[in-house]
Amino acid sequence: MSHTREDVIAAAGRMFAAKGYHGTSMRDLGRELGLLGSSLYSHVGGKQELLVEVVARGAKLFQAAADRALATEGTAADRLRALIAGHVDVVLDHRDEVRTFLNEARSLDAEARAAVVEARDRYEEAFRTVLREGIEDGSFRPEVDPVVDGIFVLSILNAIERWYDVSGPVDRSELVARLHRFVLGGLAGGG
Amino acid sequence: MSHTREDVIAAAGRMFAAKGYHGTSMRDLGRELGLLGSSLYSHVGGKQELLVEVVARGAKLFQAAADRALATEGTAADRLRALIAGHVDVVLDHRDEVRTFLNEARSLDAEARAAVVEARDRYEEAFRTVLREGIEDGSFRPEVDPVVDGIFVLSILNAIERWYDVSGPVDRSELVARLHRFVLGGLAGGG
DNA sequence: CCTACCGATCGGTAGG
DNA sequence: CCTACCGATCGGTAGG
Repeated sequence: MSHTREDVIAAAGRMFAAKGYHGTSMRDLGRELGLLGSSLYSHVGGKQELLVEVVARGAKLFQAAADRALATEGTAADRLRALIAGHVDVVLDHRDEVRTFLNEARSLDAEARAAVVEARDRYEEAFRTVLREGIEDGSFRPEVDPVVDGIFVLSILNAIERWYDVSGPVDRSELVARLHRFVLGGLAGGG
Repeated sequence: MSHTREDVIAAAGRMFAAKGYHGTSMRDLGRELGLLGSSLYSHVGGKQELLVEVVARGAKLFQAAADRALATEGTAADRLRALIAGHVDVVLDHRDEVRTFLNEARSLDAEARAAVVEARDRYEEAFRTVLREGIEDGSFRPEVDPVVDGIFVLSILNAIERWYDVSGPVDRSELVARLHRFVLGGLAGGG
């Protein structure tokens, strides 16, 4: 049974997501694949390279989802719903990369961490854009702050990986519906 | 300059919050206090004990805040506001313990981790209680789910430590006001 | 992909 | 609180 670089990166995603970067050793990673830690170095340059690769995949998935959502026709609320649904899809379909992207960026060296900060900012900007549109056309409250309220929305979305249980009582469409209703109320509601 | 057990725990809180449990060595911790790693063992039993202590303090602070908030007279919305304001106070006034409580529980051994899970559940229960009250008296939408929407509220609150800048443009009272408006809209709003 | 290993660092202890 | 250590484990390399 021969392994590829892809196998190693996938295993790294699984283990970094489950036990964290510092909590995962190259020997752990090797064991997961049925070989020795030292054997991994014929497939990858090192542990840090694995983290960079997994995190980059998470970042790319979110950015692609945001680009698609922003291209949605209709109102600001429609695009907001598309952003929410896209985020949920990324989280549920690529949980390991998402967890690593969200929780292990701290372990990246300076350069790679800067790239993550930039990726997050671009992603947040998609939400701020939609919030501004909604404030302008009157569908959201005028006191909404695109920065602060944008963070509120993303806080809810980014937390999903921490609690959502795929085999629990809330299915994907109900999750999206509840998210959308709560967020829309938060932005438009007559609190 | 002689150190106390309290000094060591405080330093551990600072370093666990900044670099994580696995990212902090006993030698790092000693250096922070101007002594050797091995010297810490005359003040504390070990590294894990330090984590347990810091996390327990975080848990206690949140629980005390919730108890106070639930004792607030008035409507469910009033108690919700008290919960939010109490949470913000805990996060801003005890950031190290909060960060460690929220982010490093994974590094606790099984027994201590179970205690954290229980503490979190009790804290979440305070929010669920207020949500149920608000649904019953009609101030919140009938479709609100105390569990799921409670998680949404706590997701926003728990994320504050990650982005809020004490010397930034949003002061404490504005933060609480924006949180309350967003959350109340999410629960009551005519989305 | 394994064998055999490297220097560095880890949490922790004995003894003062 | 330091000196002087311990065994274990870490990421990584040389050579096959």
